[in-house]
Amino acid sequence: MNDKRGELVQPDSLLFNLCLKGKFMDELQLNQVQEQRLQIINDLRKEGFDPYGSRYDRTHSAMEVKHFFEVEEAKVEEKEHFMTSQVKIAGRILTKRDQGKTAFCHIVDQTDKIQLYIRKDVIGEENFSMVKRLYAGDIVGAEGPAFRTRTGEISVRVEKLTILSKAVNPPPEKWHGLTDVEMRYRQRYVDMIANPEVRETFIKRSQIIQSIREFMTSKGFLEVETPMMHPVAGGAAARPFITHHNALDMELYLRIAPELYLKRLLVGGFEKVFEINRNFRNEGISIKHNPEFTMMEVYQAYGDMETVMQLAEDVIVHAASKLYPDLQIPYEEKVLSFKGPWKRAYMLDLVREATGCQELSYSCDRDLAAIQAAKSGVHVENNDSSAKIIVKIFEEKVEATLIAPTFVIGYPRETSPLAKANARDPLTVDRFELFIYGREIGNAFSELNDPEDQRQRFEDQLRQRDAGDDEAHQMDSDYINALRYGMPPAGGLGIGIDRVVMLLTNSSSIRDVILFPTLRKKGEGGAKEKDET
RNA sequence: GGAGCAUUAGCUCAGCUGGUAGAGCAACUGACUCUUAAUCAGUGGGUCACAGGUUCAAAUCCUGUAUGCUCCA
Repeated sequence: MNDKRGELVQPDSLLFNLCLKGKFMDELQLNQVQEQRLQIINDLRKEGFDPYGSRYDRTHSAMEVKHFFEVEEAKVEEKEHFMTSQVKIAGRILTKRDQGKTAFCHIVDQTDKIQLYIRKDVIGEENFSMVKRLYAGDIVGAEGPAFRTRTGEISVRVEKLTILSKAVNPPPEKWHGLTDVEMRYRQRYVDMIANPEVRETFIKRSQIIQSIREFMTSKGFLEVETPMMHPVAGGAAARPFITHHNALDMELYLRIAPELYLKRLLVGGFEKVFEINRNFRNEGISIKHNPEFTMMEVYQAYGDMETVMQLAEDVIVHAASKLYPDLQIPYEEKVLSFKGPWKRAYMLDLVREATGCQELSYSCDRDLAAIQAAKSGVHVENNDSSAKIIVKIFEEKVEATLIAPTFVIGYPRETSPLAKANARDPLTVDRFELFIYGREIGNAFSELNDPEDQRQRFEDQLRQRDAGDDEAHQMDSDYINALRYGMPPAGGLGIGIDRVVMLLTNSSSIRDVILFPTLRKKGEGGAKEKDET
């Protein structure tokens, strides 16, 4: 739509008037400032200036100009009126200070901001008249030597100025920036212009993912990509999004986890694989949930839960140390220490401690568990087993208290249908979840590789599905078939990348680490009826 | 799914117990050849989220809707 904008908004064009009656006009209706700016754009065009320039080959970034100047300045004796050779830079105008026959403005590029000093006697009358009609938000290219102003600021003395893009929309207010959260998420591009720290966060996000990827690769893991569209949504307890393939006329599910495909690769002979990509879960939105989120899953053949527990700690510490070498991570009002070795705790011990009831176990009397749940104010369903009740008490009463990095182990078999049973205690599985700041960051287990056991687990899940649990796993018969060819024993691990990024960027909402978080469609409102009259 | 809070100029926000809609920044006009939140003088800019209701009178009170935020399930 952008390329049409120029046409649509001509204030007196036929198209504009037609669109006035159209239903999109609400959003494209111009305010006074926008109309004035369009007028200026038209005027400049008539005067021979191109308001939307093309390719501009810069010699330096803003940061490089400052470096360049300092290096060159150091070489000369007489620093008073020193100027470098020509530099060519480009960026968005941040602020502008007109002052009669001169003007100062700051432009910003991805690296830094830098001041331009523009004189009428240098660029000529016509160009200076154009400069007077530049404003914050416009993108320009500037050419000239770098120098120091009287106040010592490294600036560019502009000899040639090129308009690269005239803004129609004014940028947000310069002191307070953009604070309207809705607009920040919906129009992230404005948020990024107004709030530089937003760009910082996403640069860090990229660096974190980069360092995780490097770490995994350096340990001999192969990065792979498995399907996002699954005929059977498996690998996690969650409700999927459903889509439809027209040519094949079949339902497909956006994946809730890559797990079952990655383990098929172990069957096929890859021994260390990982995937970093999006999963989709059809669930509510909160400060720590976005319907699409990024997860890393890792599988290591011939390993087990212990193997990937060490890996989980190592990879997160590795990523954290790039930003916080001392591993002291400031988050909200606390400072989290990521120094290892991280704590381990049995789920049952934690729940016993929280309830004060030592008799609780996964095989204890259901009534006992239900009473403890009621005492803790935890709601349970009639058909919940004691194991499931204990998990619920854990989730509601214990999770939030696990602030320092903690591996929780000893999960009941019933809620972990893809994990291998513990050799000594067959009621539990070899699984851990990693909690930091009360949030689940990772989930891992010794992978179940017995096809018959797996088939029975799926059948158990189907029974839970029939009983109304729409998050229970579906049967994936091809996966069983794969296991029947023999899958090596393996450790598998999933890490919630968005949540790690939240911790390492001190972001309190997952929406602050996802560029375009999922939001509701904006309503049409009731303005339409008025148009008809 | 439930509850609370929010929605006023392009942006950030005032607007008390109902009585003609306000400020700062941004914009426009003018002055100014080292400013940096430039300054000085002047000007324009509003469907008070939307739809109903109460009232002589609603940004303000009531109901519903939309969107967002927070908390809970």
